[in-house]
Amino acid sequence: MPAKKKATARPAKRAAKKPVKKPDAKKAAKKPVKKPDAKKVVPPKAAPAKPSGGPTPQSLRGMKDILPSEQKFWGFVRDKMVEMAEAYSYERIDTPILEATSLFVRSVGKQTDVVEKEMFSFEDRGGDNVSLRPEGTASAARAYINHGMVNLPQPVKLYYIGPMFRYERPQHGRTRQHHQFGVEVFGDDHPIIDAEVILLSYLVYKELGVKVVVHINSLGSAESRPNYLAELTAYYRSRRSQICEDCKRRLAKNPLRLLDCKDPGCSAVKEGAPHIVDYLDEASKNHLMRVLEYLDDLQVPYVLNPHLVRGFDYYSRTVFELLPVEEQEGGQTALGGGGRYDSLVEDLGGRPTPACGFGIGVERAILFMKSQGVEPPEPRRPDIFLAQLGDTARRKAFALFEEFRSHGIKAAANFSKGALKNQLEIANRLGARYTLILGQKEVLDGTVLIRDMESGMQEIVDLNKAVNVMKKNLGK
RNA sequence: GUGGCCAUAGUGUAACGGUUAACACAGCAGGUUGUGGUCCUGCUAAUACGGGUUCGAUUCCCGUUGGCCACCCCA
Repeated sequence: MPAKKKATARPAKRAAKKPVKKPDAKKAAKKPVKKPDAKKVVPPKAAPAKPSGGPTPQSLRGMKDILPSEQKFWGFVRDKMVEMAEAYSYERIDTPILEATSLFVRSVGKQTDVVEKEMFSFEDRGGDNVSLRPEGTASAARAYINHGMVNLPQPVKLYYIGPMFRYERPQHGRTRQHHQFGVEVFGDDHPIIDAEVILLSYLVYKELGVKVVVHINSLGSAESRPNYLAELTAYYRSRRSQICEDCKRRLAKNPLRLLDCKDPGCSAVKEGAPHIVDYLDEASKNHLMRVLEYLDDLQVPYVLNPHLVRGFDYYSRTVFELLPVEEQEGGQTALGGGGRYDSLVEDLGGRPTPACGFGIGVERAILFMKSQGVEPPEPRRPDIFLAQLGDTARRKAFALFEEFRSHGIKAAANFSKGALKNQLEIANRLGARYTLILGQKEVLDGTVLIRDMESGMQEIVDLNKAVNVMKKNLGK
């Protein structure tokens, strides 16, 4: 269809260019359009060039198609994630993509960037305020409460994988729709839970064939954190003249970020800044130490990073992030992150329930694999290709296809092609090990020609025995 | 949201403001009858969109859209 369109469009272009009097040509073309009656003058040339409704729709900003050529990565990564979660006896949960906006306001936090300016929020037709989920933990906690999972044996271990939405400016590794794999453990505050969750996130990447390091920190309890923040801001405020513009903003908005500044002037100030670990309450400090001990036992590589902060309000105590072992050039480098959120369930109206979890970005995992040169296994190639010549053979081959498939032989075919040459070409491209040729002659004789695509050797086989012969050839 | 860089066939690249926008890969069709990988030939296919400057714009300017980079934030 496009060919036709453009074939007519091109001469039209030329015609418009050659005469040089472009303006006139334009006017001539425009005038009739404005007259309602003149419509019929246009169609011969203009109509085919742009069919009906304007330019071809594009995908929205920050929204990507995942093309067939990418699917081997996606399949591989998804399978590994699911495999690991289930190996550690997590059970799958799928929650709706659309939730009440208030869910995220109450969990992620009203003044976090994600809620404040990155949600796809709108009023639905009934007047309810709803949002495309920006992350997965809030929904999992909501489901835990809604379905009375407190009554299940604790801890309840869940995993999910699906799309998340954030209205941000897209960049490499950052899109408006991305996918996350995550796990959540509800109902257990033992530090070994934190360790298991961290281990699992680490193992996913290990299974994917890339090296990551865990950055870990403790934010303390909801009670102890304000003390530290007060100390930190007081410290920085007294040295306000020495820090960069960005840090002045951070001081007001997100003080913990101050400790992340790369500005040389600020680094000096940073040296003397109070350390969060010194302000942790005893219980949180103890909790962190025990998590670290478990990680040592498990030989999970980690660095204690007192500057680590997370952007969601529900975190308390343990927070962690997964980063590439070697420094990466540009782009977004956090490969996953999570932590403990002991008060979230209660904040959402459930019974007090400690919890811990993480999220891993599927796109970032894939990007990271690619940057490290890790290739997923090639998808299974067809065992056989069914080639046919003539309509009788075509129909027979069509039926045969299903017979092979039902016997566990992966078949491929392109029944709409006529020439044998074409079909062999396709068989070759698909990497089929054998091509079965069914022509007029074979149909009459009740046979089929089996061609070994590697050696080029061919043998004629009774059609009834074809399945068994192929099973033997393929070692099935 | 702020600032910056960029935008040519499906992909990767070319084209002093001036004839028909070039090349490679991919795709499609051929190189007689029923045989793939190599080779040869041909074909399809692009200046993101909208304005402006100019005799003339892929090229210069503005806007829009999109991508990328930094900030911010995060997966």
